[in-house]
Amino acid sequence: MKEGPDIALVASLIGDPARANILTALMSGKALTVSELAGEAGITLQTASSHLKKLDDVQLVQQRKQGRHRYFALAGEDIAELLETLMGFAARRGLLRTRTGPGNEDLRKARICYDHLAGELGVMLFDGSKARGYICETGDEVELTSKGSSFFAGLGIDGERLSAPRRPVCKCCLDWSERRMHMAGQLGAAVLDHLFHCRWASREENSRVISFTQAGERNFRGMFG
Amino acid sequence: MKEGPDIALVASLIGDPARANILTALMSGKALTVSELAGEAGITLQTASSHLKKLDDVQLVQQRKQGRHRYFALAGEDIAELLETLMGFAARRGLLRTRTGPGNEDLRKARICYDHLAGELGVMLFDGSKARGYICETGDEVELTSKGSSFFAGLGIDGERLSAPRRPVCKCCLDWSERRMHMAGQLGAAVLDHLFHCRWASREENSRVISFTQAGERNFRGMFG
DNA sequence: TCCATGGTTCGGTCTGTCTCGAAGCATGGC
DNA sequence: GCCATGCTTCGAGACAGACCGAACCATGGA
Repeated sequence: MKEGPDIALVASLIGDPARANILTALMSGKALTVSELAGEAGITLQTASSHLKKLDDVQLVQQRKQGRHRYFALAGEDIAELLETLMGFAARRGLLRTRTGPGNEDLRKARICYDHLAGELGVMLFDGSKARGYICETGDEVELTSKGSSFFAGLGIDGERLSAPRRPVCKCCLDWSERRMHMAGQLGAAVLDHLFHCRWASREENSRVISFTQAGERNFRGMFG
Repeated sequence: MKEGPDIALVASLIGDPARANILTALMSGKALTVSELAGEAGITLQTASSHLKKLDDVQLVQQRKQGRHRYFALAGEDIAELLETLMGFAARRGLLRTRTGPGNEDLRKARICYDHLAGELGVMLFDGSKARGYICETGDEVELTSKGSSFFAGLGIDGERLSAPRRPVCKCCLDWSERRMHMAGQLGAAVLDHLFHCRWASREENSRVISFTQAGERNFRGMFG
């Protein structure tokens, strides 16, 4: 009857509270088992299983079987992007599920977005890298400069990992709390790994919050702020 | 229970087929009456009215009363952006509501996106303007250069309209068919108006398709292609 | 004043689907 | 071979909400 893509199908899949919780949990980037996701969403195993089947049918998630467990993760970056867009939209309208509490402040400051850093510090990483000439925007794409290449190599992030597969080195991703671009892509993921590796930051259990150590935040701000 | 914005509410509103049809119809940028929207969605007046009430409650649409009629339009650019993101996501997964037909080809070539041009020719407008130095990307923003200012003034697009209100002169908007940036914002809207005014292009009735005249397309391609 | 038109509100039906208990498979450890 | 664990499938129940008919309100024209 009508032309164009079927947005109702996708939106209705995200529109169920239980499934939205599952997807939000997967925004952490970690692959989780059915039981873990059931716990996150506050539903039983059977219900979670049926939800995941539906999400898998439309390729919102992907699964990997390992022994008795079945691990689920988001299907790709584009679904993470879509979810962030939705979160930004809802946040701008004040549609929060909890009264703005301390947890929310932490989320705004630094959180994981699929596999890279988002929030205030994620935006700072992007802006700082651009201001220092580590990356540059050419057309729609964002590319690593040779200056940036050697800088990040100095941090122990090998250029090989960044160049080989043709996932863009650095994608932009709209941030729901800052409403600004932040650094995604291979480089974004590599930088976050680096932060964990140096113990400048670590993940909060069962949350998307990334908490920096005092020294870690000072160093990070010195580097990009 | 969980932190963060409530995406399930927004997604479930978009997730109903009737409401998705209504929102898609409003992507044309035109303000439509309740009866017209009911026709678009294939539902009765009463049902459409109740849907529109729900959409209004969460500020997905805005309304304007005029005489006996009540006109509805999308609440703003951000919802149009969200819908385009959803369409891109669905299209990439092959979730089309109709078999790919001629109508779909036309949509890919040139269509209206809220109030500006999208599709192949929309991307061309953006790329061409940048290549010719009419606009430049500074940081996240895209700005009109002085060269561009005089060029568009030469087309009869007054700079005043572009500078006065602080809606960004030129925003980027991700295109679902091209998966590229195209020109939105004040400038995008002004250019589309100009195309209509010069009769280089016109709108298909009851569709988002924008059809160019032969001469219009030739001129347009010469100008930006 | 009366009528036609556009829209809202109310009440009731009905379908869809979310949910969980129970049973059934698969895997891995003992 | 047996049992525990993780997950899927099946079936039934319960709730939500989409839908429309009928009645009601508002506006504008005759």
